[in-house]
Amino acid sequence: MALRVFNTLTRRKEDFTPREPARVGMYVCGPTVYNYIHVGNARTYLSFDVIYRYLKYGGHDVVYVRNITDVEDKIINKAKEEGVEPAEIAERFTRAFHEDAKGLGLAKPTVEPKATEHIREMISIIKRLIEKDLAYAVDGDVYFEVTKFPGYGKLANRTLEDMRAGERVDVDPRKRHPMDFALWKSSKPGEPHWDSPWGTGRPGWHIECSAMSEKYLGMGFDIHGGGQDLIFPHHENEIAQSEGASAGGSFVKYWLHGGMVNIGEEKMAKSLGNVILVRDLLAEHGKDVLRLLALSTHYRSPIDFGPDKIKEATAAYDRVVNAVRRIERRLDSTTASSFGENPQAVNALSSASRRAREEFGAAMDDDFNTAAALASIFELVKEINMFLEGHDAALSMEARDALEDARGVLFELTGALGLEIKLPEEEDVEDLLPEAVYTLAAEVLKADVVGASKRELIDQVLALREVARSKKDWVTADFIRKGLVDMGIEIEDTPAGPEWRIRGK
RNA sequence: GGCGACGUGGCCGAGUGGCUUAGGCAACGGUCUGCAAAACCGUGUACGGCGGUUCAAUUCCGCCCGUCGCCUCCA
Repeated sequence: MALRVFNTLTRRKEDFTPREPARVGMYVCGPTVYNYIHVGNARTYLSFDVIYRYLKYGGHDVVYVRNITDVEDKIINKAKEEGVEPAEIAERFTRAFHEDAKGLGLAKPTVEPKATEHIREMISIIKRLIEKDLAYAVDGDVYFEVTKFPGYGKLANRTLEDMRAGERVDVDPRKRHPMDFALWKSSKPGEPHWDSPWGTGRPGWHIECSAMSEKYLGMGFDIHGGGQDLIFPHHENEIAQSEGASAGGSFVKYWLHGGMVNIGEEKMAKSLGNVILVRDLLAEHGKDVLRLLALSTHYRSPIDFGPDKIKEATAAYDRVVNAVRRIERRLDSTTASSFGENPQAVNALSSASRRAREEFGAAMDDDFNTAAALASIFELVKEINMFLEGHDAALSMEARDALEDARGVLFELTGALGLEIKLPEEEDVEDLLPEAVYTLAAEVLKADVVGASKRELIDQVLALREVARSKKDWVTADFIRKGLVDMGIEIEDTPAGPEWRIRGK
């Protein structure tokens, strides 16, 4: 089955046929760096991260451009508030964005261009627009004249008459039409500025994406993405600029837009004071839980964000992790045997792996239906658990193969979504473990624990608990377990000894 | 006023003209277990309302009600 995507421009699902099959060009509007990114931003970047990964999973070579807008009114305003240079704001929040992007596990784009490094390209487009009489200069400002561009409104699906410009904002009387938008703005003292044919100034908001996408992907590329709130005016204006300045043909083949995040049931907005920052979330929850949460709703649907959702996603993530742990445990602890096997169960597991991969692909091919794709993963998890449940005997070679194969598919599919399945044995859990481990260890071990590794302390504490359990000293055993559980570390007693893991991380 | 999305079982959330009608979370009963945890088994007469098309509609069409978003900066 071939990939189909919902194109905002046509308002339909279309077969995805890149202009050059060997090279898919994808541009996503990145952050304006004036603040830390919030969950809404994160959702959009996560959605396109998954789209990018899935295109690559499908064998496409993708040139992924995600820009940094580092010159803009909001940055200037923030700089004024703090009494610092705009460049300092831009640098600080570019760095913060990179930290958060890494925290979320976002794949690095192929190119991450900055607006300020492409002023020349922007000026060149503006010049072309003036030459073609699609733009006009007034007192050092340059405006795009929307009535001269016949297709204006085609993306947002509305006509100039539909839009009541000026109803909510005063219209600049120098504009020829209320909807005309700035390509270039003359700069006030203290603002970032560059020389241009129209005097010292700075670029308008939309022009940087036209300039940078053209530079790195050429005129006419495959996918342009962003949040739904960018459809108008930002993307509409990009179309006007890019198509207006070029010889003809369309700017972008597929326009993809991600849904908004609501907090509870209302819009997240600074004016409502309900903005949730990514870094605050990442301090509390693992990235994979947040990714799973985002993935459990289709990327175009709105998502209500809240604590219940995080709890659910945590439980769901743990379910996948547990399945992998059980496989590892079984594979490690049993020697192979060539008999005692239920061949039907082995076949069932093998076909479950195959089916999971097929259903995953079918779901993702249908406009990146991640919720359905997750279902295919959970169905495989269920099959794995059923298999393990019914097989206490030593594993035959066939059974081992089927289990290893199932594990491989699980990793393959979660990996295609950018989910990492982390077991406690892995290196970075040390950082994820709470400091409270020291307190508990000191109390239980009655020893100096300063400088010890938290992982080792947990093992020591659990060893002590095993001693208690062997003496049927349930009070001590349960005290230790409760102490760990209270700090988010789950304990599981298995025939092979106790195991622990951090919930949701 | 214009454009658009959506209303699915306790909650979240896919999906479909009838057939075997996702998945997750929660709940209840059971198995296992020192207890837990994990896991498995079992339990839910879901598709906002009213009309229409159809042999058959939750799924198509119309209207209504409700929720939300965009039309101004916003991912």
